[in-house]
Amino acid sequence: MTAESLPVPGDEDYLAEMHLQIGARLARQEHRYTSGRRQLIEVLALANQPMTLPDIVAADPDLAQSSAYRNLDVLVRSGVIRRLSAGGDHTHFELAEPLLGHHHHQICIRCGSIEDIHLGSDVELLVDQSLSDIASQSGFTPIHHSLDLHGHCADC
Amino acid sequence: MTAESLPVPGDEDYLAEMHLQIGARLARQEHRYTSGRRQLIEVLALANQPMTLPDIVAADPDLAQSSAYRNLDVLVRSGVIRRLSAGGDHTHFELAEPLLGHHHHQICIRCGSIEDIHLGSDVELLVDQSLSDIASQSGFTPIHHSLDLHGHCADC
DNA sequence: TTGCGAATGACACTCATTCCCAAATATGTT
DNA sequence: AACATATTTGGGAATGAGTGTCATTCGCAA
Repeated sequence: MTAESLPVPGDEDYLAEMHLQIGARLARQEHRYTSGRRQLIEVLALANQPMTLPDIVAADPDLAQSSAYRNLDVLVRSGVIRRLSAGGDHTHFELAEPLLGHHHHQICIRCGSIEDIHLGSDVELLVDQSLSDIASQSGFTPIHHSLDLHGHCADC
Repeated sequence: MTAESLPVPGDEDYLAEMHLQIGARLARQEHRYTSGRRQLIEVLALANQPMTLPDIVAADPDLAQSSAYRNLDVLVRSGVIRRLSAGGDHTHFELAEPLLGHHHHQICIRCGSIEDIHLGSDVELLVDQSLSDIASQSGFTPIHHSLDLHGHCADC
């Protein structure tokens, strides 16, 4: 990998690098980075939006539903994947922030689709500070925040 | 009601006033403000945090589960109640923002409890503007946003 | 008070997700 | 290379939150 190449999702080097990171992380927790798990990661890395289980299985029909659910759970607990509850019938999954960077979501109330959005760092900083202040007042220990914009997407 | 009295949740005048508003709103949609619906509203108004269906039925055992779910749904569709997907086993419900004011949520990852939090209006304004800008770039029509702070509550 | 559409509640049902377990596969050891 | 051991797999059964059904009851308007 060239020293200065930007890691672009979908790029082969990026995927290879990511697989290494994830494999190492799983190994640390006595989990194996099996082909099924690798396939899950690739599907999520290639789509660049959160996916439901039906989405995932449709994208790679080799994946068995029960194994996919089980592995998604393993990967979530290992901090590799993030689980989103957007309110539709199905839970959405996406790569975790260490892999994808901090971002938020734009959710279409009508069709349920979710898009990633990025706030300016000034806004992000202010929000973070503000939340920390509020949390400390009630003895709450903040871990992360999520900001969802609900509305209608261009297609709906 | 005294002209300058602050509407405090739990206050009797506040409840009476709220019931009037809600009754009117339901009537406009050809729905009746029955005692079951009124009981739901009172339970939610008295607790000052979002509740799950088991919470609600525990707080008022006269409520039948199927009717409670059905009425919660009617009230959500009438804009009186808001449905929250926090990720636990059960959906949470709370009075809608026109009644409760704009606010956000502090969610304990361990016990699943949810508390309301309020951001400063400066932060709120900046976030709102920022989200509008982002939405317009993709032809998205924003309706509302929600900001969740995830972490561990003081008890956990 | 009567008539009629809306609401009720007990229970059946759906379906997303989890559980189960025998077979398959990976890893470490002689 | 074959073995021992632990993890993973996948098909189908089980779970359970939430929704649908329907005969009965209620609320409202004339």
